Amino acid sequence: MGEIVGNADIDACEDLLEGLRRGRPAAGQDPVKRSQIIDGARRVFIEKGFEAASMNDITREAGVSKGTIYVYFANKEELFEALIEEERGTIFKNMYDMLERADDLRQTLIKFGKVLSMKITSARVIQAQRTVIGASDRIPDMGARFYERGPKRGHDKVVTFLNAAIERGLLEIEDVDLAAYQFTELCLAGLFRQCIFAYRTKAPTQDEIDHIVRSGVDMFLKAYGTERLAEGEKTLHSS
Amino acid sequence: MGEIVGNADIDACEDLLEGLRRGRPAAGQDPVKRSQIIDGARRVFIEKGFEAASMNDITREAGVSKGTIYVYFANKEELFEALIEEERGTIFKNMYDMLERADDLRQTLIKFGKVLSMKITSARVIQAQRTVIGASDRIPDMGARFYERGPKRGHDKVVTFLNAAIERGLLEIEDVDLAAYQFTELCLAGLFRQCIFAYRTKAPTQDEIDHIVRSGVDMFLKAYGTERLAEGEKTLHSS
Amino acid sequence: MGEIVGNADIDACEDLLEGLRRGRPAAGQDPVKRSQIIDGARRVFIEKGFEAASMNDITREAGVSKGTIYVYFANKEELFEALIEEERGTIFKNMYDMLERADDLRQTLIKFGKVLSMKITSARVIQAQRTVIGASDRIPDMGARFYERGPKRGHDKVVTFLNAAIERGLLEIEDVDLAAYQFTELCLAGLFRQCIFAYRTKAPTQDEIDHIVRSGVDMFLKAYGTERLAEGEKTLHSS
Amino acid sequence: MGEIVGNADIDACEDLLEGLRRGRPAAGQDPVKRSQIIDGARRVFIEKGFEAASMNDITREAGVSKGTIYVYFANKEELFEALIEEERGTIFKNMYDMLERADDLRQTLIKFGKVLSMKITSARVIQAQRTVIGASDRIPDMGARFYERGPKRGHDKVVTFLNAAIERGLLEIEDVDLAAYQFTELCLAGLFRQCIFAYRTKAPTQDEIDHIVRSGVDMFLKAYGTERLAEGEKTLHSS
DNA sequence: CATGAATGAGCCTTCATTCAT
DNA sequence: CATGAATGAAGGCTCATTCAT
Repeated sequence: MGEIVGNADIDACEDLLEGLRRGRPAAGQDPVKRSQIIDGARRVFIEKGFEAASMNDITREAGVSKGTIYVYFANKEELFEALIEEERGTIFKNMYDMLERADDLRQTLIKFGKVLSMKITSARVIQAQRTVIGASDRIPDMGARFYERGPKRGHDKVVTFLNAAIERGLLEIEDVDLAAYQFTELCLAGLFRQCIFAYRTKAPTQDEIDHIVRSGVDMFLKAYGTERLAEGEKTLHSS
Repeated sequence: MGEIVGNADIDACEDLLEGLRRGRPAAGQDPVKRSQIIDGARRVFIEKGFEAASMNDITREAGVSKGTIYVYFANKEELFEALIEEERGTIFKNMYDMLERADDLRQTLIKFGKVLSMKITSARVIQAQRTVIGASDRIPDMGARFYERGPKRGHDKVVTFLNAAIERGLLEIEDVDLAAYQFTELCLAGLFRQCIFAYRTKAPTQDEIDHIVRSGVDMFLKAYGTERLAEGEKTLHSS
Repeated sequence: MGEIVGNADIDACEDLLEGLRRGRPAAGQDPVKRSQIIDGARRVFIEKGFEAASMNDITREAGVSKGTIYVYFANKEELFEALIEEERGTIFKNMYDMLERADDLRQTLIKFGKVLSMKITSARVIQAQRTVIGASDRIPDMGARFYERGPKRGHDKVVTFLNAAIERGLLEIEDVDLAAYQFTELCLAGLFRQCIFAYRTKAPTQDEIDHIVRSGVDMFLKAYGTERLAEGEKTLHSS
Repeated sequence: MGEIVGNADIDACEDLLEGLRRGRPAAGQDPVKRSQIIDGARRVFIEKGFEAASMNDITREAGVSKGTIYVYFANKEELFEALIEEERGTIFKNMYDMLERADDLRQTLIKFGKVLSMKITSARVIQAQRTVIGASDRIPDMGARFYERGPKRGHDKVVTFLNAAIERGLLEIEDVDLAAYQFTELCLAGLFRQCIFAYRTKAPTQDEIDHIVRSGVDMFLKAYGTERLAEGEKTLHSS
């Protein structure tokens, strides 16, 4: 057959062809199309919930044919899970960055609390959470998986942060795990349930969040702050 | 078969049946039957969620015919709403009683906090809340209505309670509304989200709740308690 | 509740109601509707084969709604199997009656052979057999079941019949089972394969079958007939 | 990526590939590729039947692209027909060779009967026949064409053979056409229908076929053999 | 008035075929 | 000219709702 042609030549040739094929990715491999589908799916799933969303709706919204969706995702559930996974990634991405570099404790807590509160109560994130909760009857573990890889990881980072502050002598906490939950809840005081039940139809304003988070951090530090923290803060203020 | 039986006989027979059900209420008015339907619906909706529950399931579970259900409830959604309304009533019934008679502040807060936390995280109530949240894309305002008539009213009662305590000089709170939310959240620290996302598959234990509520009340009183409260508590303890 | 009413009365009353309910059979129990569905299914399945027949076609042909079909039959396969079962019953019903009362052996064989040959090569039966064969990739055992309860039973009856003739000293056969197959095949000589492959588009004529069966019976008796048979036949003719 | 590669390079590359396939035939004309497709199609069609076989399966099995298949065959049906045509050729090829050179009549019939019976009841051939029968509702005339060019031609050869034997004074047959069918059927006694309905799941054994064919040939010769045949056979045996 | 058999729109999914690359 | 990603009609089946009994 091709024995007269060196392998190197063939390889080179195939590379060439590969290059030329650019723009026709393998089935189920085109990341652009994948995104397109997930974007359509997001709009439909988030608006209608898992069950009420029909693959036809998604087809229409995504602008691809039904067959194509099924090349990229084995079925409705997998499409939904992929969407939720992506969503989870987006939501919690960078959320905990500021806990890495800790200067002033109170300011850090306030800044983090605001970001946390704002993200979690943003219209889109609330919708996503609602959808996950609603689908978890149908897809068991989906909610658990979401929580584990999202909120749980965040919680762990808060624990680590608090431990660092304890080490620095700024906090004195018996049950750090509980304290981390308390902190988070204080930052969300009332907001999460209001939003998730759609009692609030809009995300809270920046001012509301400011007010809530400040009050929450005050409370938290009054409860767990050491004298050294108080001194540090005085210094900080006087400076 | 039936042809040999005269009409008189049939009438007699029907009268008998009628008699057994003495005073048959107008269509869709019999509260017993209504309850029967809602009870069946509850079992099915709570177990399967709104979409997955079929009217046939409910029919079977309730022991009434499909036609009858449709006399009492215009459609699946209305039946679900009625169920949720009832459920809401049951859940929040008596929950705030102990806020009426306030003796020792700390003890009252702890007792109330425990009841609140236990109720809201109980398997059944979590399931109900999940179902409401899941269905709220389908039935707008359903979640809002649920929140408004349930958690919101409870919140208002807490506000009233706190105001009373302020009046008695036991607490000093700038933003009572916020404080009420903070209190509630501290009692639930972490639990609500864990349960609603099915990360926790079982309701928290009595001990867990004890621990969380105590810690939360401590924090709350450390933040908002007045000197008079402290004195009162000392007295209480010394006595 | 009804304790004041004797059980006898209630029973009587229910019987009455039952009588009145005549004409509204339970779901999936109305034999008329069942027949209606099977009749529609027959037309469609037989015309198009199992796969190509769509439930929509059957719906249309049977004049019932899709839902109704699924009340009577769990799925397409079960409907098909029910149809085939019925068809099998119809086909082989009474086919072997004349083997029961055996007078003149040759005449009996000829009469039976004709019936057999005519039935099996009739347009409708051929179609049914084709459909079964075509579906047996999808529904394993279906063909086997059909054969077992149809042709196989017939074969057994032929065996019994031949054994009786042997007992009467009319036949002498080493392998009766094989002889029974031989007899059947001789009666169908060429016809079955021609029909099943639709090489013949019409059923064979009466004359063709006459000719084939006579020739086959001659052959069969020449091979297996005893002297006593020959004598008996001479007598029969001379008389 | 590919932009940096000049057209000249690409052309060179393509020439290379072209060179490797020296003498590329016109579209849909390469017999090697055609065979490749049909081979893949055979495996799939025979295993799954016409409807259940998907063009994707065939694509995979044949190792060619879908587009290519559609260059060689207008659609699924035509591909199937081509396959069956080929299969038919293979099945009946050489089957009738031994009827050409006739020495001892009985031995020839036995040898031929065995080959016939074995071929027609072999798993593969039965599968093929089932597939044809199953598809013949879909593709009219397919079965007829198969029969005409396969079994029918075989039948004609048997007729010719029998006529030769008659000429040689070995047989005395009124209706040679019928006799040919009778002979064939006797060789298959019971087997064909058992196999085609999948009542038998395995091909008959060599011994079974031996037994059946011998018995069939006996019967056939007892019915149609002349005295000269009997003498000839005696001679044969005594020698 | 209760009943539950019947309805049929709509669901998710498959796959023969086309056509841009 | 081969390729295989994309298409979308059509498939089997479910279930909220209706209406004759």
